[in-house]
Amino acid sequence: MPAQHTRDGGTPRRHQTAARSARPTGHDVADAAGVSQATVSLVLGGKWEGRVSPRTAEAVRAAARTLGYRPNLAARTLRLGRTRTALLVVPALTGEFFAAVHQGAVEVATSHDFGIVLYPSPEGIEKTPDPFASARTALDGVIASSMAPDALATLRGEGLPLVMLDSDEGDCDATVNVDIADGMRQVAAHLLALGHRDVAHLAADVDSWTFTARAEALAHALRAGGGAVVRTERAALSVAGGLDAATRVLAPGSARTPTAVVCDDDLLAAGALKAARRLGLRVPEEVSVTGFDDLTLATAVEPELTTVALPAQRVGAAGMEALLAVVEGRPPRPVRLPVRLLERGSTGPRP
Amino acid sequence: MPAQHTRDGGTPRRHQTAARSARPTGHDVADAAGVSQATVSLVLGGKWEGRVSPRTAEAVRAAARTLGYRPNLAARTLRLGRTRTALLVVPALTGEFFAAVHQGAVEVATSHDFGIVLYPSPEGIEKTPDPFASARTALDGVIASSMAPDALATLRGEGLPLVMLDSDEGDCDATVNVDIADGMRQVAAHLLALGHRDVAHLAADVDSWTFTARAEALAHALRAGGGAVVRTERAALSVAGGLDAATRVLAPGSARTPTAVVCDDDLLAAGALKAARRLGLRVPEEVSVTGFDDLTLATAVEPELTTVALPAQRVGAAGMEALLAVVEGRPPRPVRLPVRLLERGSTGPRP
DNA sequence: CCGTCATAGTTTTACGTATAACGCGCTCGC
DNA sequence: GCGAGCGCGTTATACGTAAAACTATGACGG
Repeated sequence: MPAQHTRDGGTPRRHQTAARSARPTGHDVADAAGVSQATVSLVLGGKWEGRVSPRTAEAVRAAARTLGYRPNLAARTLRLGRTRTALLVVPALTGEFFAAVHQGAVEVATSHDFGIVLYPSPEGIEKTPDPFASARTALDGVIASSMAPDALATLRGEGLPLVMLDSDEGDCDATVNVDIADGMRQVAAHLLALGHRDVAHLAADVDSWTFTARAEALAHALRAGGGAVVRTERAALSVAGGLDAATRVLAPGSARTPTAVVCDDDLLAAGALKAARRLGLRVPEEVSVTGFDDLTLATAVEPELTTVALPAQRVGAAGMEALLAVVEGRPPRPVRLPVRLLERGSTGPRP
Repeated sequence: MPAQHTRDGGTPRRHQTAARSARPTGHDVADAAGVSQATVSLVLGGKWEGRVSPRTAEAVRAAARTLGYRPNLAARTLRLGRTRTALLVVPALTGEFFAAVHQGAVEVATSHDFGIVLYPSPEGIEKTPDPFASARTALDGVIASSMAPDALATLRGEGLPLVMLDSDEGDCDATVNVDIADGMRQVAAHLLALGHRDVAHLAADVDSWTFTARAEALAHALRAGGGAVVRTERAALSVAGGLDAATRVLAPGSARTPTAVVCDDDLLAAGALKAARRLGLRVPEEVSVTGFDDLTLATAVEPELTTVALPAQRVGAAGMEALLAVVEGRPPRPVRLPVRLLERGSTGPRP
């Protein structure tokens, strides 16, 4: 006999004085229920039917309950190699948009016995290029809205399923898109209907596919309706950035002054509102302003922003569903979610 | 010989056809470097000095590098029983405050080889009373800003180090507080200096210690300076909630109309601004409004909010430092961080 | 020439779980 | 009456890592 186990039926098994109140293991439950650890695993794993009698199964469950047993995740992971855990990569924790995305993903995940851990990356994804270290556990898949090239390469090298949210990245297993283009089309149609022809675009100074798409869709839709983007101004993605850029756009002396300012984001639109007020322009009587994303801020400012609401929660849910499909070997189909224009007080007829 | 290992020096060790591109283990590195797995662990663990020759150590490191070896976290956790991972419990993901708290905590954590995983709980902490399941890994400690009683009991039962942020919870190992009372004192002093005496308080309708503390501190400070809270109105913690409550407070016909409205949060203050405008009251000429927390929103509205800025990032950093102290057995000392009043456009002299 | 000690490793074990492989006592069909 | 099958378990093993215990080789002092 090469090595007798310390654990031989009933005798205390910890070397220490038990002062640390160590968590009970499957062996403890087995001892308490008078069965073997294997049986405990079978019962608690739910695959005991036909292998363990109902009476014994109930005894095991009772023992587990009274001991407050919870399986050791590390051991389970080591054994299975899978964790039923997905990483959700979000560009920053600040945004309300991703808070809703997260919530949607969590709801789908929990209903499929999956877990979600967040990887919020301050200042883009550049700073911490190792999502794995951040996750603190093995992963079964990744859902990401944007990702630095090297981080993406690491992921692909690991062979992890990857779902991209609102991105044009081709090298992934599934995509979930929001119909940004249609949102801008709705904005354009709304402004054209109000008589506007000359529109300025406050473009977020962020190198991301979604903003490129916004610019293109806006220009296209306006032209198709007889209008035009007469000026594009890049702005830092903040209220102050919007204020600066809008001030440049709306300042008198410009050759062809726009009657409407379309912003890539509500933050910029809030800044535009401030700029208009400082320049003595009334909104929406003298100039119309539109936002994007429908943040809390959109109804906090006066007038309230006409903006485009994105189905953030559904984005998260669809992302998680797609990941589940990939993990389970089903073919995920690409998703494109609709958006909705909310007409509020910041837009009106052309002066 | 009871059981010969599958792994006997050089022979392929996977049962599968290696198509899965499994991650290399410490044994693979050992084979590549011509040493044993124990040596690999020693070298990569950094405690090889005096036990392994520099030449061998370098060979091991080189092999690990070329194979792209990264230790299996689950195995390490199982072995060590510790994870160098802390759970940060935040009430919701939406708030900018906790985004900054998180960032501060992460910075301190990473510099001490610790990790942080988030536990964002939608709708208070009630919904998912099991932080452990959410963490998806074993934990070495918890930092929490608020916590449902049963979740807290679970935590304590586990014997996990617990640091509370901005709470009066006594049953924890360390606390980090923000000097909310001083913030309200500064607000009161500011308003008193502007001549205000009759002040309304828009109280957040949230059952949390921090808001109770705000109310008490405000009343106290005002009374000490010859003023008074002539009216307290509870409001849902949102712009709409602030709008409702402020409308009730500012509507004409009240016996003793306040000349200033102090709000528990910038969201409420933004609502108060809207209420004033709808009632035809100019801010700050006819009524002053103050906020709390200095959200992005505070400078997006017009006029910009006079508000109290909290050192969110330092809260997170201090929380993580306290947790490290507890984990390492050092006595953590309680922290109380200062706040700062930002005087902006929403407050002015009493009419 | 032998015991001691340092160097440079290796062998072995344990962590807690899931599961494949293996009993063992009964009951049946024939 | 006896092998086959079934119901109900148990035993043994592997996952990858860290670290305690051990081994082998040489140097050196007395």
